[in-house]
This record gives sequence, structure tokens and C-alpha cells, in this order.
Amino acid sequence: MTAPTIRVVLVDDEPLVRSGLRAILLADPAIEVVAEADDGVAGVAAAAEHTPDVVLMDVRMPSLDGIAATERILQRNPATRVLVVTTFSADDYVLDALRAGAAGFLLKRADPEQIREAVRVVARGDAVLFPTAVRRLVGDARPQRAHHEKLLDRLTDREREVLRLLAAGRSNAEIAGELWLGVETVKTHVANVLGKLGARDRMQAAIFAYESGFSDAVSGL
Amino acid sequence: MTAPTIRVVLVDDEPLVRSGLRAILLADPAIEVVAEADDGVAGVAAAAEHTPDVVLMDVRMPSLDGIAATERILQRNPATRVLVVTTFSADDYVLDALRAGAAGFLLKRADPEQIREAVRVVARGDAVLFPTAVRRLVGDARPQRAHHEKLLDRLTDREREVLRLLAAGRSNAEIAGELWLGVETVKTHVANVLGKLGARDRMQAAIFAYESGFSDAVSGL
DNA sequence: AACCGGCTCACCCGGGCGGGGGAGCGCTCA
DNA sequence: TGAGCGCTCCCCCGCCCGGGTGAGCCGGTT
Repeated sequence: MTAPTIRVVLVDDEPLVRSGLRAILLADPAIEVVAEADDGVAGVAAAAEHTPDVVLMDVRMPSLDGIAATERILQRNPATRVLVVTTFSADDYVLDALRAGAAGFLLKRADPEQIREAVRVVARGDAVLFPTAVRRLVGDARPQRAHHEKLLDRLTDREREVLRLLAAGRSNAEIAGELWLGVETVKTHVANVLGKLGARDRMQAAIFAYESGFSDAVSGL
Repeated sequence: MTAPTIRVVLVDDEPLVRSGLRAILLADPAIEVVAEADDGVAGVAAAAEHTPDVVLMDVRMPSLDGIAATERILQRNPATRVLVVTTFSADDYVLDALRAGAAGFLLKRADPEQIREAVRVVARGDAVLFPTAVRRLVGDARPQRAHHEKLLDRLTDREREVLRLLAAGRSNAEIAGELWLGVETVKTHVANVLGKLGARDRMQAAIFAYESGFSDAVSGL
């Protein structure tokens, strides 16, 4: 059976971002970019003209922001799936975009394959995508971020597991219970984590986990 | 790097559904079904024994429903991703499942490829899946946030200031230094904050601050 | 065989943290 | 003029946390 191609419209005010997205999506033969727009108004028009399966929509744009544009597109054609593209964490935008009917969120720094997969998921399935990264707050510190990830890489699997629970507010005794370990073992792992991350105490390790995106606030959403 | 196989545990009281899911997942070499269970109790046991990456969990089952089983599984191993399988989508327990920590929802009538894709997506751990039918209910995530804000409102200005520094990883002595206070005063404020937020220790208060959006921005980490 | 790294657990010790009190001060409002 | 509240500071106490050090087990490397 021949899979129908996923028809996509790109809406972003930056040509660089558009061409980047186009190149990434081009790598998947199942995806076809049928139109592009550089602001919200043009995006609504393009969606009306081409009736795409998926719209990749930037949040902040001149003339008409992504939220309002999403609303208008879905008002005209509710079958359209709008993927909101954010540079940083959307935070307050998230709920607004959801209410406007967004099918998911994408970070611009996501891996190409992640982006393609997100498009496929919302196009084919009856699903809404939430990268947990959306809930995280990230400053413009890219190098610092790379540094964070490098430090995280130095952790062993066990240490990462311990860090995950530590950042969830668990005490050493609780971590021991949940991982079926002795408290002393947990203490060793915690000490190693603190040493490798350069954290003074478990609190700073938890903050590190949050800021580097290692820990996400899944509980709320 | 080669992706390790995704280890899956199936929990459903109907053998027909289990064998159907197993057959579908079998088509993906990256997915391996390591165990099956026919009710919640057996599901929790199976999850504890095999520590799978993903658990496909039916909602309504004898002896222990999917929600409670999900809770117990995540309590023991938070790293597990639980995909709740529903016959219909707009049920009330969807929100409960979310609060229990479910990583996503799956409709039994979904396409095989959709099911495999959902497993892959949640296994990677960076996304939460929602059927669009329950998107409306996600708006109800607001009460949770509203609840957070109500608790934050009960804090005095001084307490909020202390919470901000506390969530930045500062010790009581450091907070005292930055606010020109005595350590004992800071301890009092911290104790009040813990009491008002219902937090067990400063770590959980910090997590509260992060998840409620109170601790956005700043923090020179 | 010798070595190394990861995982496990053990003991000692100092310090910060959290809970329990109490107390004085200034402000606002009834 | 009290009552209440917020802010400030104090003491005692128990516990958990973090640092230091050591040790045994196992699997892979040299």
C-alpha cells in the first residue's frame, strides 16, 4: 500500500528556520512541504489555500502570533494538525496553545529525527505531543547547556537513576527502598553524583537536573 | 549508537487483547515483550521483576485497576513509562491516570503502526502522548496549577522571598546573609513555607516552586 | 595474572536541617 | 484598647545528610 504523503505548511518569520525545517522534513519521503509563510496572516491564508495535514507554527511572529493563527486555522479546518514550534520553553504559551487546539509542541533545537517523528505522529495518529522540554526553562546559554550534558554523560546509569529520584525530592532512604538498595549504597551514588556534577549538596544537584532538562516536571502535566 | 531494545510488559485481563498487542509489537525488532499479566496485581509484580521500559496497561481490570497499578509501579520505579490502554477515550479516569503518572494513552482501535510508534515515543522518555479526545480535559490541568497558585498566595512577601532563594539552592545561612537576617529568622520563614505548602522538606518546596512556575528565570546556575 | 571501573555495603563524624517551643516588636483593624 | 498578624530572634533536640575511608564482588581490558 502506498502511504499518502503528509502535506506540511511552514509558518515562521525567520527564513533560516524555514529552510532548516524544510531540509529536515525533506529527508522523509513521506513528508511534503507544500507552502511556507513568514507571518501569522500569511500562514492562515496558506493553510486555507493548501489544506495541509500539518502546520508547523512559530509562536512569536509579527502581525499575528502563532496562538491566534492556530485558532483561525482550526476554526476554518479543524482537521488540520498544528505543531507549535518554540525556541525556548513556552511555559505560559502552552496552555493557551492547547486551548487554541495545538496538536503538539516542538523545540527548535530538537533532533531532526525527532522533528520528523513528531510530524508523522500528529499527522497519522489521533495524538497530541508534549516534549517534556517544553516545561523546562532554558536560558540562552547554549554552551552552558552543552557543558551540562557533558557532565551528565559522565554519570553511570545507576548514578543517573539516583539523580532522577534525588531530583524528585526523594530521601536517601526512599531511593534505597525504590531501587532495592542499601542506604549506604545510595549515599555512595549520591556522593559520586555530587562530585561529578560539582554540586555542593543534593539540592544543587536537583537544580542542575532541572535546568539541564534531565529532570522534567511530568507530575503537573 | 545503536538503540537498545525496548522492553515491554503487557497488562490486560483479556487474552485476546494481549495476544493482539504482542503480535503488533512483534513486528518491530526494536521492541521486546518480556512479560504479560492478566490483572493489576500481577502487573505490578511483573513490572517489579522485569523493570521494563514501557508498560501497556489496561484501565479496567479485576483485583486492581490500571490507575492504582500505575501508581504502584511508578512508586517503585519512576523510570518506567506506563501507556494506558483505553477502549474509549473520554473517560473520567483519564485525569486520574495522568496524575498517577501515566506517560500516555492508547486507543485499542488504533492502527498497529500507531501503537508501535507510541511505544517508541514514550520509551525514549521525552514525550507524553494524548489522544485528542481528552485534550479538552487537559484544560483541567489548570485546577492543579490554580491550586499551586492558591498555596503561593498564602505566603507572605518575606516567605516568598525566602522560597525563591531556597529554590535556588541557597542554605539557610546564605539566605540569612543575602537578606540581612539571622539564621533563626530564616529557619522560621522556611518552616512557615514548608507548613503552608505542605512540603516535607526544603527540597520538595523547591520542586513545588519549579513546577508551579514560581521559580522561573534567574538562578545564576 | 594483574588491573581497572562500576556496583554494592560498611563505619565514623561533623554540620545543617527540621520540629518543638517561646518572645518581643510594629502595624492594622475592630 | 485589645486582638491579630507579620517579622524578627532565641533555645533545645533528633535526624538526615554529606565527607572521608575502606572493602568485597564482578566483568572487561591489558
